[in-house]
Amino acid sequence: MAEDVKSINFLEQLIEEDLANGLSPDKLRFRFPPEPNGYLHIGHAASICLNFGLGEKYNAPVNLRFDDTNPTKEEQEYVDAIKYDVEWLGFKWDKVCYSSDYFQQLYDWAVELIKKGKAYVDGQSAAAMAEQKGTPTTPGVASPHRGQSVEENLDLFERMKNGEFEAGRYVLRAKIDMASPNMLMRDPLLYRIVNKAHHRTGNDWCIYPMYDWAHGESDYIEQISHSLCTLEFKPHRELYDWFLDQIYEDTKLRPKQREFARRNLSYTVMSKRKLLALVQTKTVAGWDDPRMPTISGLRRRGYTPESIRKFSELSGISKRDSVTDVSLLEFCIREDLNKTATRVMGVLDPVKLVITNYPEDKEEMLIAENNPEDPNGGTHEVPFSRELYIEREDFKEEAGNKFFRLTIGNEVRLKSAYIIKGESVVKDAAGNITEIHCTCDPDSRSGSGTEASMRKVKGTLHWVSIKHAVKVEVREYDRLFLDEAPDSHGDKDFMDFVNPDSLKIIKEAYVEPFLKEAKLDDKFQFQRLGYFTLDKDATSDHLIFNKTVGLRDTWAKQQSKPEQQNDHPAAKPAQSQQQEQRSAINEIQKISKKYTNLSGDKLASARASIMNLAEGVSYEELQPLFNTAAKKVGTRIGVMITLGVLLNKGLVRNSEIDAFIEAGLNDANELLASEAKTIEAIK
RNA sequence: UGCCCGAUGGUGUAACUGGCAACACGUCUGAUUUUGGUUCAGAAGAGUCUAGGUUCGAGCCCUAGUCGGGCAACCA
Repeated sequence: MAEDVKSINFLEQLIEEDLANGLSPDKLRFRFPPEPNGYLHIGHAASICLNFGLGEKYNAPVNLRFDDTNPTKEEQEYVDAIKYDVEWLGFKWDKVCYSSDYFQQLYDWAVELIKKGKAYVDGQSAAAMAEQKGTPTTPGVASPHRGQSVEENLDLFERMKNGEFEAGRYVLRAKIDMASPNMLMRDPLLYRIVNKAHHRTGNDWCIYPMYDWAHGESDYIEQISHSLCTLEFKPHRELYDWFLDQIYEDTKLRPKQREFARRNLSYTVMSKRKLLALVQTKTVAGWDDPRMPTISGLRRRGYTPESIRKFSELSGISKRDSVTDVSLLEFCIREDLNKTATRVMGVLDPVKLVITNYPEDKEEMLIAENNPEDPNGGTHEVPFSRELYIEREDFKEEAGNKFFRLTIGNEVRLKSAYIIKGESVVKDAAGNITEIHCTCDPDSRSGSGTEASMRKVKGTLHWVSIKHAVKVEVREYDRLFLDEAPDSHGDKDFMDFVNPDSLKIIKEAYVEPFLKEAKLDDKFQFQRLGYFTLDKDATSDHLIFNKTVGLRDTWAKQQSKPEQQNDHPAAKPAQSQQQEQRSAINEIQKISKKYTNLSGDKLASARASIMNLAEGVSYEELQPLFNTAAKKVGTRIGVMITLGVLLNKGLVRNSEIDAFIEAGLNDANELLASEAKTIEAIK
């Protein structure tokens, strides 16, 4: 059996290296460090799955640590929600920790820093300090308080702690380097005064540590071996290490900060600030609105923990900014639900179907499979009668032979029931179809084993018996934004791209009575439509179903094709002359590269394309390519062909051109030599 | 104008210490199917941002450039 060569990401490689260099496996420890100031989203899920996944892989403990150093933004409510989400995803933490647990230790260390002359209290305004900080391109200047005596610093810092000053009056700063190219090293703040009760420490403190001071030291206290964060913290690493240097004792493990790219999802936004804006502007109903990319939103929408973990696994970890297509997320949830969801029938856009040869008072219970993917999934009963609802779009009075559904004179199967044949329609005064009349083949009942029941028909429809149907509300969701990356447009606000039709509420949908028993976390497949789950707003006499995701629909895709084609010509406005030229030379380079790999027709057509594109190329663009390395024959051939076109158009030869042709003539490659020869002939 | 990252099919990730680019999603065929789903078989699509260089050989190494992102909160 071939080994499963599962590649490991760069962080796992680092861990493997550390292990190989003598790090004891039992020293491995990770942490997931959310700030309790908002709800977790699918981007956090990447970090959760990474850290807890590493914990599982290396059998190492993982702490859930709340980075709660800013009482103005953080609340207990968020702590609870975050814990719930992490558990729901299926992960087990070793300890729940809080940065606030370390406030005393952090304070003590800060005092030591002051004593060592590595920190000072600054009483300037925030604006003045920002001014002194300089800019990324100009060095900063020292604060007038930088040289303050240790005694004075100690005194002021203690009084800060004792609450003698109003908020913002003083800060404690590390004394590092005001000229560092890294702005974060220009005497960063360690503490500020905040007169606000903390959700855990109450009014014990009125000074609070900043992120950089708290985070690395918390890692050290907890003996986290690998502290993984997102890319924007890369510049913080230098400071992280500087702070660690001040307190590190070599009997202990020294944590390492490493960075990975945050995960973006197409057609949505992922920052807490932007998600909050959606909530506050009532664009969505709340943090757990099923259109939100929050864990709670996805849960309410019907996503499973397995699907989200799978998504994280498939997305991978890397160091480059990227936008993962939602189609991957959708694939993950379909894959999971296909295996597990109970099959039922529901009609969202009903039209009445009357089976004229079925007795008016007859009712029968038919057997429906719960899940064809699961042989042990069992069955349930579905009531059948003379009058049914079917989907309006499943009927056309007449249609081409690519329409597999019900038409007049054609047969289709009613899922788990009989084969029927369309006979006639009843319309209202406006010409709308109000009833479809059909006849059924009484011998064709599903599972009856008769010859008629085995007959192949082109289509199968879902349906629900009117007399037994349960009226329910169904909510269908579309992407929240019309743009793939709504927050990537510098000139436009992401809110400009909100999809006005992201929520469709169907007040009168009908489902089979089996669904009366549905419970909150149950997952269903409404056959031929998609996956649905009960919304938390549902009550026993008013069921509400959320559509998690539709089934793949190749029929809908085919239907929309002609439209797309019509859209195309108008979609691309004429490019500017310059752009065309630039892309022409680029295009030539691209084609040329693989030129020597081609032969026969392909070669001829590549040559023709180059000649065509050459019309849009200027000598100024072409000339630099004369220097193309001799071994890059393809490119040189392309350049030669292009040159030929230009010469034919009247370009005057010069010494550069002569030299290029000369070199081509003498080249070992026959294609190049022959192109050069052709051109040589042009006067 | 400084510093730090990054650049591989439409998208996301691979390619062990250099050995002519793989997997998944998506797309397109065909078969099977009592879900136009699932499953199965197959196809198209990148020669790795550009230009030099090192090497028998470069997506991996070196140099220069281009493009994209981050950095000047008493936020994390």
